[in-house]
Amino acid sequence: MITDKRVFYPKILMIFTKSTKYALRALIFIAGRCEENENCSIRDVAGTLDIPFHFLTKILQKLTEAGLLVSTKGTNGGVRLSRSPDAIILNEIILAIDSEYSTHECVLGFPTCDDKNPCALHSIWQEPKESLERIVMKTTLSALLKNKELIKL
Amino acid sequence: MITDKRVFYPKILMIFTKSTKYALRALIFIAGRCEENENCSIRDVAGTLDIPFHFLTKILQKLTEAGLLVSTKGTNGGVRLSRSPDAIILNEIILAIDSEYSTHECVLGFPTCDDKNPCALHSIWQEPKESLERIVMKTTLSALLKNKELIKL
DNA sequence: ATTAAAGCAGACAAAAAAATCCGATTATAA
DNA sequence: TTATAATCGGATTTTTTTGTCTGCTTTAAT
Repeated sequence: MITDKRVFYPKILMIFTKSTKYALRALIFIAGRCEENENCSIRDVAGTLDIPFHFLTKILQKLTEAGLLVSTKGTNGGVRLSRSPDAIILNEIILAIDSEYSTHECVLGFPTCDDKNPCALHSIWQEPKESLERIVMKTTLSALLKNKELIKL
Repeated sequence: MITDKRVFYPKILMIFTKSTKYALRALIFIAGRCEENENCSIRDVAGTLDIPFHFLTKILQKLTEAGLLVSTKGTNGGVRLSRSPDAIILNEIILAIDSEYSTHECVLGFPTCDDKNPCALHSIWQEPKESLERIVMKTTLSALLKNKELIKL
C-alpha cells in the first residue's frame, strides 16, 4: 500500500539554460565583488562559483561581445562591467546567451498559436507569462545586488 | 546608425520539454476527440498533431505506465483516458514525462538556495513561480477542453 | 487460419547542450 | 627580455534530448 502523500512539483521552474544561469551568477558576482575599473579574473569567478572554467570563459566572451562586459588580456587582466549595474537588465543578459529568443512562443509548441488563434493553454498561461516578462524586462543587475549578503558564493 | 527599436523577449517561456509539450497536446487531442471507451490510434494522433510517430509512441507509453492512459493492442486498438479529464491535472502529466522533478529548484541553479538562504533572485522569483505552480497543480485536462473550438489540429 | 492493424521493445542515429582541451595571443612584472 | 598570468579561439568530447528503424506481440476481422 502506498502511503506517501508528498506532493511533487515538477521541474517547470528550470526556465533558464545552464549557460544563462552561469551568466547571471557570474554577473552578480562580478558586479558585487569588483569595483569599477577593477578586473575580475575569470579563473577566480569560476573557482568561487564552482563553474567549469573553460565553459565560463565562453559564456563571458558572449557577454563581452554583447557589450555587457569589457575584457582585458594579460597579467592583472580579466573582465568588468561595461556600465553601471543600474543599466543592465536581465533581458539583455538572457538574450546575450540564448539569442534564439522568440517573442511569443506557444507553451504547447504550436507554431500558429497567438491571441487570435490560441491553443488550449493560451489564456491560462497569460498570468505567469506576463509575470515572468515583467521581471526580466524590469529587473536590473543592481536590484539583485541590493541585499549583498544574499549573494551566494 | 541603428534605428531598430524592437524589444525582444527571451525564450524563457519554453518551460516544458518537447516531450512534455507532445504529451499535453496528445492528451488534449485524445480527451477531445475520443469518446469514452473508444480508442485513439497513436498513428492518428501523431499524424493529426504532426508529432513523430515513434517518438509519440514512447511518450504515450509513459503516460500509460503512469496510469493516465489505457492502451489496447491489436486491430481497433489504441489508447484512451483511464479516467475522466476532470480527474487529471497538469502536474501529473508533466511528472509522468519528466520524472526528475525538483520541488523548489533554484532559478539560478544554486544547490543550497531556499527561503532561509536565498539567492539574489529568490524573492523576486516568487510571484511567477507561485503563479506557475498554481496552474500546474489546479488545472485539469477538462479545463483545457472547455472551449473545444480552441483545440488546434 | 490468415491477414492486417494496432501497441510494444530495444537498438540505433542525429542534434543540441554542456563541458573539456590545447594552443595562440596579449600584457604586466620581475 | 623573459616568465607568467591572463583572455581568446577552435577543435573535440561527453551527455542529454529528440528522433528513427526494425522486428515482435497482440487482437479483430475476414
